[in-house]
Amino acid sequence: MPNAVSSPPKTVKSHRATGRVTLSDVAQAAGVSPSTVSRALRGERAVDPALIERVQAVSSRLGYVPDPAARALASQRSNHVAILIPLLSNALFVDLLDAAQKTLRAAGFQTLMGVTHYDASEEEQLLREQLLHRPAGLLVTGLDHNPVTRKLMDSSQVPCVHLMDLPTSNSNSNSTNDAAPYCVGFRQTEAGAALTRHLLASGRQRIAFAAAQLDPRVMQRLYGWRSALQEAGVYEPTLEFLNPAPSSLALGGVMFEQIMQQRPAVDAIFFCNDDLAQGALMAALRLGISVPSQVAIAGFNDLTGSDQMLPALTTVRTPRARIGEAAAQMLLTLMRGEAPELPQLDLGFEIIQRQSS
Amino acid sequence: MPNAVSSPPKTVKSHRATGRVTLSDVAQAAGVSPSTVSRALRGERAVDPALIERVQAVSSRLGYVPDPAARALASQRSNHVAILIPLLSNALFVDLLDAAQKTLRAAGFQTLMGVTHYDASEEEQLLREQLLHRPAGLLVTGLDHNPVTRKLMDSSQVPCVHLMDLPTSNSNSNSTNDAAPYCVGFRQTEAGAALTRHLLASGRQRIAFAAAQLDPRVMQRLYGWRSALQEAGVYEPTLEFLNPAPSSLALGGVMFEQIMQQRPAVDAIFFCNDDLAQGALMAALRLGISVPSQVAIAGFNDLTGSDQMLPALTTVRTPRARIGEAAAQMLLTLMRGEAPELPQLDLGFEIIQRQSS
DNA sequence: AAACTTTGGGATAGCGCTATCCTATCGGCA
DNA sequence: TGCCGATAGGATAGCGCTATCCCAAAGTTT
Repeated sequence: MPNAVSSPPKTVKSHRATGRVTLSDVAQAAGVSPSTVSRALRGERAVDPALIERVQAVSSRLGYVPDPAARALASQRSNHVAILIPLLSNALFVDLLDAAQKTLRAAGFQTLMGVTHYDASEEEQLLREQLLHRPAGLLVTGLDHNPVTRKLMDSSQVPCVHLMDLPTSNSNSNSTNDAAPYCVGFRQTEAGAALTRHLLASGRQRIAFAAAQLDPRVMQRLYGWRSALQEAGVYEPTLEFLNPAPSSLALGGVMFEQIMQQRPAVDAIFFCNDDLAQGALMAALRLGISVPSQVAIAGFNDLTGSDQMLPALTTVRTPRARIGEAAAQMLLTLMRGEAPELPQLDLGFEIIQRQSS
Repeated sequence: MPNAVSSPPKTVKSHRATGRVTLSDVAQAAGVSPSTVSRALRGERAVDPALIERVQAVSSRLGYVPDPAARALASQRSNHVAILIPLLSNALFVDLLDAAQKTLRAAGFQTLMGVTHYDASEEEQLLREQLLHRPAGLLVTGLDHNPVTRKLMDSSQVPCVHLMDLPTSNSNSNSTNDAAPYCVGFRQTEAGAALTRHLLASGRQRIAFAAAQLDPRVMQRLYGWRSALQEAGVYEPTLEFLNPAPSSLALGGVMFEQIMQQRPAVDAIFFCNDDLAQGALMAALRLGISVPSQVAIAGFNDLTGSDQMLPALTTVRTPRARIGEAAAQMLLTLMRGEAPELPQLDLGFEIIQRQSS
């Protein structure tokens, strides 16, 4: 029977060895081909509405659930979205992650989180690993990445949205920037300037800027502070206190004490982050330095607890949850192959004046 | 040499259409079969050491990286580990996640996070979704799950480690508990009792217990508080203040104010969580209630900032990062098919006495 | 009416691996 | 010598799906 080989028996098994209900099971039960089931279930191409309904009915009757691995292998695309954030120890990024994750999950995507620790090469490494999984989309923090990372993102063809930051509008639009990146955030520089102007408006003149964890966004706030002071003609370079160490309440206390010792005439301090500012407020209480009468204190981000401080902390409320959600939405749009309304989404910020200024 | 028909031409392509370097490419370049490459690279079965070395050399020369999707499909097992935590808004769980994630990544596993919001049915739903991905392992918070969830975990055959909690040793070991679950944590009840005893030892008699977000672990701390007070003969049921709302600094302030109003004779308050306690300390400052002379305040977990409060907060330091790491390690052991040294790992806790008591 | 496009469905070849079965070789032992 | 188990490698059938090609039928155009 040599020629019998050409017609394989194709035994009809109701279930595979693995016990999983497969697409073919559904196809067979519905009396259509696997292709049709696949198309009906994914809404691909044109399928007769009645057929779609039948397939869906059979599918849910059998309890069919598509296998993500098989799908990823066949389509070269997973249902994962990778999100790269610098730290998990900063509530800012956790809020971002939480919001993005929630939005993506609702749309059927799995979120794979990567923590870069503000390390460009770690970011590159994480990106490499993630790209192996052929993610359907990419969410990355900030616009500053090393060239290799940028090249990886570009050449991977994976839709990508940047978080928290917007390209500087006054950028020297040189030809190196191939395309404007998709991003959702707000203008850090403007926020820094706005808070500084607020302090100026309340009569402060000698306003220090205290920062830790000098990431690009912190530096932009610094530039905003500078320009606002320059506008007002009271810029004083020696009032910049920059510390590369990670941000923390304790460090805020230490920096506050140092500043007050070195520059007792300072009448306001703009901390680049609420945790530093909260630490400063506690230190002020300990040291008996009265806030705001002797020195005003302001923070950034409006983290939890800032409204509970004594005095309550003046700060900039940043829409991080909304950023996470909007970025996820934009990514979903891109992953559908559509173009978002705006490639750059500015969600703004809000000055929250409380008792510390 | 059978009929020529039965031997398909098998065109030799150096690279597939996708451009990816595959295992077969490596096999061909190394002059061995795909099976051998697969085995050599995974350390499966016995392979000649010289061959392993050659395969590895070729593999890295070609820049081969295994495709996780193909691997998952063929082996019915992904390199994902799912971790279920209640919230991302509690630093406790974020620390857990961070540590676990770091450990798992170092071992080549991807962490898939799921946020249950303390909702049993959401947990069940998340678990369902995660199991579709055939995770290699499972990390879940707590030991309390609804029956369906527990059944899903059992029947999935996926190795699972529970976080933060240990089975009560005094449990009525009835036959319903098929097997002792793997878990890494500490004795919440004992920690609650220990902190209470610490307050008693410092001369307090009327010690209130204030809690929010009444999850099982919070309730265990309550039981610990109760038993310590009963031991001392000063248990007073009306000093339990339980609020199901989510925990926050603001709520801590509100609860503190209420307690001091309703029960002015209270001389210590044990808050189930540091954020509540921190809020209470701030409220005390606002209200001019002196801590600890009028009332001692203690928290739980030793979250960031607790040492910066005024007065610094007495609390229980819980080894959450170590729990995350140890749990991940235990899971890695289980995933290798080995048995962990101990199925239950008690990492203990530490009373941190500061100025608030 | 003939030559087309469109529409809705089926057949099937992979996607890149692992698991299973098979084969060849080599000692050890009766 | 011959048998047997152990060892180390090869061959190959899937895993469950999607993408691609193909085809019949119906609608459009000249």
